[in-house]
Amino acid sequence: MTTPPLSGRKAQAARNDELILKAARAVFTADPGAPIAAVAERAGVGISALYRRYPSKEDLLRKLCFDGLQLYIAVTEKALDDQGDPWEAFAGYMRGIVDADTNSLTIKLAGTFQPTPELGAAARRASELATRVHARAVEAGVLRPDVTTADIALLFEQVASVKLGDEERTAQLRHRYLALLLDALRRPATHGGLPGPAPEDPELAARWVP
Amino acid sequence: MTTPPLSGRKAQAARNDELILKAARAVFTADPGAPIAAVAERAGVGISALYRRYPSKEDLLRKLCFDGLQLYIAVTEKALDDQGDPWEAFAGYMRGIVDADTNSLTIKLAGTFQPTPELGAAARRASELATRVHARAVEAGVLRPDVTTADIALLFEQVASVKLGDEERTAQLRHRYLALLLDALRRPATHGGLPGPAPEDPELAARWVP
DNA sequence: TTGGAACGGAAAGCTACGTTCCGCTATACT
DNA sequence: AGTATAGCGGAACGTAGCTTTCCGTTCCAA
Repeated sequence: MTTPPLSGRKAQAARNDELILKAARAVFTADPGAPIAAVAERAGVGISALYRRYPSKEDLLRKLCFDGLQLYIAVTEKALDDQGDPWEAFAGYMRGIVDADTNSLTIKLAGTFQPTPELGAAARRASELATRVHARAVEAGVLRPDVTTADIALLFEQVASVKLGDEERTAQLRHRYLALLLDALRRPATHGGLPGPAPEDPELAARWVP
Repeated sequence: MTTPPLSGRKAQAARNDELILKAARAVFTADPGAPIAAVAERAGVGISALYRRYPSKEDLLRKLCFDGLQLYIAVTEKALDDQGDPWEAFAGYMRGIVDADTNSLTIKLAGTFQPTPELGAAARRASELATRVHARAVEAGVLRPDVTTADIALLFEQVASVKLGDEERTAQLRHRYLALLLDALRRPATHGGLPGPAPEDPELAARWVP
């Protein structure tokens, strides 16, 4: 199952399906305005391989956006299943969403195309689940009640705006700042430690010379 | 002084200088990739009024970036003068930087052009001053010591990434999330209240249909 | 009255992008 | 073996949008 037969036109096509989606996700997450050619190059395929699958760029974007929402929904559902310590459940949920790295793409792309009804439904479901996770944490008394579900959504976007160095470093820093936020969100107030090393000056300076 | 003579070609030109810079700052802060024509339109002048003053778009961008750094430096110097309560001085500094709204522009534009030596010097001075403000707060024991100066810089950028509704609403929300961060940064741990109303669902939903 | 600084905005010239198209390859099937 | 064809790579095409230039006009100063 993990390795489909290596030969056969069909098999290659199936692998390309995956390759293209992976590449598209990576490329558009890094730069929502990236050209189609960049996706093809990253996937190691020609442009026509893309257009065989998606009638237009907009269709590809919609697919990506939808998949992102599905992932978001899955993570949130998993969090609702967690019956352990309420604070840990909530913190784990937030870490999961940050790792899914779904917010930057979904939101940045949101205004780019006509949302299909299907997509709107997914967005509504995601929002509803997020509300449930949030409400549960507030009711358990572990989350400060003056922060709303919408606040949490914007906080995710802020964390997702961090981009520094490669993908791994970026993820590390996002978790660092998420930890900071969690300290502010937790009730009663407690300061935990921060994961990962702080950014070094050269890392910041590097952004001045591309 | 506040109102220069309303007539005279020279006077109008002087007013246009101001108008153009204001417009450019507003337009590029909202969208760093905006066209020159958008700046001219917003300023209420023709394109040639722009090109009379700046040889190219890049020159205008450099000017904007430099002015932003100057403002940043001014705010930071003022904070260093504040000899009152250490925590309030630090918190006031952070609010001042968020209000100056200098980070989004400076950083987003950073990779766009060749930085002049002059600009590099300003950046270094800004960084040095920020380090001093940070160090002072840590030494006074009001700021958690596991957060570095570079961390603070990235936190500013995260707050600056918030954009929702008009300018006023955006500023309000930024202060809301800054307050949250300050709760996490303060030592000893204390949770204050959050300013401004949380985002409403329609505000978030509006981003799905431009 | 006239020279010229300042201007508005159309047009030029260019770049970069989405999409189409065509020739090629490697399989599946007869 | 022979052939039809799904799938592919990438050049070519058409276009939208951008920066910059250019020219006719306006208005102040002398």
